[in-house]
Amino acid sequence: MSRSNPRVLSTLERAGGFASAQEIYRLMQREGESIGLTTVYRSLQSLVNDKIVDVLRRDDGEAIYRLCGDAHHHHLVCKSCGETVEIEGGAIEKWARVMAEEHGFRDVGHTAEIFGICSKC
Amino acid sequence: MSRSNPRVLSTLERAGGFASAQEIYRLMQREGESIGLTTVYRSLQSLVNDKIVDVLRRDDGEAIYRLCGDAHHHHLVCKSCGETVEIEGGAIEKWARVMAEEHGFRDVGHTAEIFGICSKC
DNA sequence: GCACAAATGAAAATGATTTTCATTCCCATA
DNA sequence: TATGGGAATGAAAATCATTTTCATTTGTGC
Repeated sequence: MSRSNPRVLSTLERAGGFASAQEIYRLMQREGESIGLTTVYRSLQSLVNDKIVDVLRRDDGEAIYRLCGDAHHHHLVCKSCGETVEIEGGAIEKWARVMAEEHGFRDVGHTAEIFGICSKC
Repeated sequence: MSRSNPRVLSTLERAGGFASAQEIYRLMQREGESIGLTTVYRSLQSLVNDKIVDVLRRDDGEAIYRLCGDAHHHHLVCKSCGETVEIEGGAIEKWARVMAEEHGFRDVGHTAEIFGICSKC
């Protein structure tokens, strides 16, 4: 297992905290940083494991990485412009817990996202 | 532009109204239907254009197609053995609707899955 | 039968992501 | 200061879903 290359995180921050692996790679190249695409992917994966960044998916399936606050939250994403709002998921937490218990599951986690068209689009 | 091959739609229905292009293709092959992967993709695209099916994304980015108006449900998945239980998500539906409204989003959909360890594992 | 448009599918192209593997770097210890 | 091993790196190849290309087949109206 490898640790994250700090330049990757700093580039993601500079990119507005929202970019794909390929974009981060291209950005670093353009800025004259010497790094391999492999290292970018590895660093991002490691940041995801450490819960320092979030992964979402563009409509075309490309993964986008984003810095996130440490509190557990969910996302409301605009399918058109990509605007993202972090939202509370209290109801979800309870739902997940109840459903898991009802079916005898333990060590449960969950994912939940809402997507639609924001008011500006 | 091409029209949808009816066997693709019927296979998607038989698959529980929820499958990826590759899965539909493999399913048709296994059932002895003669069809090309290209036609499967083209048919699904056409069904999406006609709003007969929905596209979502798996966590790994693979596109999954779902019959619109199909009874909507969620999954409880065992991380260890893969067993999957279909569950009701009434609470989620309401949560999604409320959150979307609160932030001025429209045409909203959502994804939600719970994963954990089942009682057998 | 004939021409022409639509449908089909094999194979190649594309693009993101992952894997492989040899090399380089770091660092603790002899 | 050597040296040995583990971690980090990146080029190149492999993988996998999806799209494109293009030649062939099929269907339909005339």
